[in-house]
Order: sequence, then C-alpha cells, then structure tokens
Amino acid sequence: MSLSVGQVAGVSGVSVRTLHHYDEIGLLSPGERSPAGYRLYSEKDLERLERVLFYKELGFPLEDIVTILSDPTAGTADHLRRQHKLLTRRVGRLQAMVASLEYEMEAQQMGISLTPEERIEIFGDFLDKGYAEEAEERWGGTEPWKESQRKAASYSKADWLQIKQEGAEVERRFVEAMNAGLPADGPEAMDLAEEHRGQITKWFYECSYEIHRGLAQMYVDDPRFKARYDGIAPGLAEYSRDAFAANAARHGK
Amino acid sequence: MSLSVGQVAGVSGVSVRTLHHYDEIGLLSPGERSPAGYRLYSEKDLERLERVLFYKELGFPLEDIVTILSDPTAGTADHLRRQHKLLTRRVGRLQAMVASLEYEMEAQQMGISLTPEERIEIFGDFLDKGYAEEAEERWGGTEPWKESQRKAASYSKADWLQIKQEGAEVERRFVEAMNAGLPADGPEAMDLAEEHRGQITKWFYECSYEIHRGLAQMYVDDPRFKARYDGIAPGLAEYSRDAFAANAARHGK
DNA sequence: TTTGACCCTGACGTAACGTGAGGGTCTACT
DNA sequence: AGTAGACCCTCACGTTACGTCAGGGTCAAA
Repeated sequence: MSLSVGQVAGVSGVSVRTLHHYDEIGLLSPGERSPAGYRLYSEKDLERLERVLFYKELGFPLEDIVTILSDPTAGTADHLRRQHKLLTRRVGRLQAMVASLEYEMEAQQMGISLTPEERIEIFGDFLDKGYAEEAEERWGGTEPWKESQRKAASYSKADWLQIKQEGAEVERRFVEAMNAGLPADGPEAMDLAEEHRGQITKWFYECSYEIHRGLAQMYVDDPRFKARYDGIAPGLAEYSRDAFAANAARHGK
Repeated sequence: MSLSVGQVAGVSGVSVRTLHHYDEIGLLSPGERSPAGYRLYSEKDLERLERVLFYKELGFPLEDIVTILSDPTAGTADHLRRQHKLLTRRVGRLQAMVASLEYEMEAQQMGISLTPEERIEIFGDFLDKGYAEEAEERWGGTEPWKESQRKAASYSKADWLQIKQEGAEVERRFVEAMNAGLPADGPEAMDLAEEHRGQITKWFYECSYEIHRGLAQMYVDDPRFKARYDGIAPGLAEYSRDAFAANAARHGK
C-alpha cells in the first residue's frame, strides 16, 4: 500500500537523496516508517510530492514551498486556479521565446540579421523570470515593472512592429524640433515629451512624470541609449532628456 | 558603445555577481576592460549572454553551456533549429501540466476527485524533465524510455482514455483466463501476454521480451502495482508475471 | 546462509550564486 | 578642489539543493 524511497524515486523521477533531503528539511516526511526504519510513503505523501515538484518546477525555493503547502487553502479549487495562473504565465513566456526564435530564424533565412539590440529588447522582457511569480503569489503584485512584463508578454509580432513605428515617429518629430532650433523646454518639445509618455503608458505601464524623468536621465547615462540617440542625431539624448524634464515640471512635478 | 556590469545586469535581468561568476568560470568574459579594470561588455558579449541564459533556462549546467557555445555551429540556422526543438518540447511538457491541471479543476467542479494514482500516472510523464533535453543534445537519444516520453507527451486526453480502455480489456481477459483455471504458461495466457506487449509497443515504446519480463516482475515487486492487480483479482499480479515470462520464453528469450 | 538489491544515517563535496568586507573610480554638486 | 554617492574591483566566506561515498543494517530469493 505504501512505497519505499526507491519506488517513489522511480515513479516520480526524483533521486532517493532528494527524498531524504525533503524529509530532513521537513518538506515531505513520509507518514510512516517500517519496523526497520524504512521510509514508507502513502498516497497522501505522493500527492504532496506532486505539489512540491510543481512549485519547484516554477522555481520556488524549497523553504517557500513549505509555507505555501502549509496554507490551508492548498488543494482547494482556488488554489488550483492559482497554480493554473502561474503555469500559463510561464508557458506564455516560453512561447514568447519561441516566437522570438522563429522570428530570428525567419530573419536569418532572408539574410537579414537582427541587431543584437533588437533581440535583447525582446529577450529582456522574459529573462528576469523566476520571482515575478513568487511576488504574484505573495502580494498579487501590481507594480509598474510587472505590469510591463505582463503586457509585453502578450504582444504579437505585429504589435511590436507598431510599437516600434510609433516610437520612431515621435523620435523623428523630436529631431525636427531640435533641428528647427526649438528650445527643449518650449511647448512643442514638451508636447512631444507628453506624447512619448502617453505611448509608454499605452503600451507598457502607467508612466508617471517621475518615472519619465528617470527614463530621460537614462537616455543620457546609459551608453547604449546614448549611442543610439546620438546615432539618430547628435545631442538628441540630451535634448529629449531636457524636454521630458521640462514637461514633468510643467505638470507640477 | 560597451556596457558596464551594472548596465548589463539591468538590461538582462541577471545579477552583477552572476556576471562576475560567469567571468570567473570563463563562460562569459567581457572582451575588454577599462583602464581602471572595469568590465566592458560589447554587443558580441551580450549576444553570448543571451545564448547562455537560453540554455540556462532549459536547465543546462553552466559547464555544459561552455562546451555547447564553443561548438562552431553556434549561431547557425541549424543551431537555431535545435534550440527551437528544445524549447517547443519544453513548452509541450508545461502545456501537458496545464492540461492535467485543467482536468483536475474540471473534475473537482463536478465533485469527482481523481484518485492520486490517476494523477501520478499522468503527472509522472513530464516530471523527470531536465536531462532528457541534454541527452538529446548530446546523443540524439533513442532509448525506449525517451521514446516513451516523447510519445506520451503527444497524447490527447482521448488517447489516454483509449489506452486505458484497451488496457482494461486485456486485464479483464486475463482475469477470465485465470478464473477458468487456464495455466499461466498455457497458449491462451501467453497470447494475452503477447497482446499486452503489443499494446505497450503501440502506445509507448518498443517493448522487448526482456523488458516485458522485467515489467512482469515489477507488477509483483512494486506494492503499488501489486495492490492494484490484487484489487482486481487476487493472484493476478503473479499470474500475469508468469504468463509474460512464459511468453518471453516461448519467443526464444 | 549467503548474496545482491535496498535501506539507514552521517558527513563531506559541489554548483551557482548571495552577501558582505575592504578599497579604488567617477561624476555631480558645493 | 573637495566630497558625497553611486559604481566598480577583488577576495572570501555563506547558502541552497542536492550528489556522492562510507559504514552498516534489512530482506527476499537462491
């Protein structure tokens, strides 16, 4: 009726040592021991192991799994829904990776190789995996960064192209304004800044004026961005930084 | 043009310490250092980091990633296809988990709770994840176990139901034979054994006579199987073991 | 009763970082 | 020019989740 360590290891795919370890740290202690001291796992224990492996697969530390499973809601329909949410999110991220790979394969076939920047941009979004899920499980997280993550994960290739195009459009008008000699703290530049902020809010996350000001600073500080903007037009990084800042000031912050 | 550790950490989502570590073990050493000794990452380095994170996500040890990336085929179309294969396989497994979760949710809503055995059966297939991929990458693996893995991963719920039904059918006839007093090494029992072996080959993997004999032994040794068979009819586990063995002997092995 | 497959409990090893400690570097502001 | 604060460096020890023996019982089959 009950299984030995080796048998559990066999059906579950984990090692015997792992089961010993889980016993040691109190994550999964078999309900019974044979007279000789052999660990005997019951069906209940297997059920628990299943849940343990589930959360482990999602990257939770064992210690946290202990607390998650000690939650009385474990096993309820609600709990199942949460598991489902975590899993589908994960699948979504991996599918985004698949999509980007396919995109790259396509591009390579046509001899057009993406700039590393392009790829990192797309790639970066799902790379910082891992703990977004935990935060969600714990606090139901709603910070801007995670909001961005979620939205970005749901975008199609078409969306990305549109995002890129809209971004390029505003950039172009920034260059025009700058070349026309319009001041960075003038109304035209500030309106463009506001439009840029609106785009971010629309596509990624609620972009406050503080955040927008921070972004502007980054355009100057981060050599990557700096290089990119200066490649479009020398001085553009600083110009837009000043415009963003002026726009933020105009809106009282 | 080139990024500092902190900047790379920012865009890629890994920690600064991780980058230091990758440098230490020679997995990713930045091409340049500033006069002050600061690590400077080029576009090429970022590209490599991207690949590193890709394989890391799939669970490869860092040491192996070194050798994978040192392979001159890295970055070619062929390499991309291999990456794509690994990824989609992974996605498939996770989707199977999703499906089984949905199945459980559905069942719970209808008040029918699955037996833990049922769940483990379905669950077990994708649990021993991890190294199937590595084996594939290294040896293009074709052993029975992995063949089984692959096939099992592709089955729909309908398939599983049919598998279950066919299995139950043979079981029923085994019970009949046993109850009719037919010897386990008689032609009827051996034919049933052969049919059982055929089913395994059809649904899971090329089941040789040795393997089949091993399975039979397991039916007796593994308390889970033993309990299950004895629950259907006392002595069934031993009866089928003997029949499998006789059938194997009949076929010259 | 002996052999081989399993099980036990330590206990040390390892991979992939986390986390300071102690000390330069760089840019910004005063 | 000086200094605060944000980064960077190199040790170096700590941590998580096990892997891997060592030394020694257990148990079913031959």
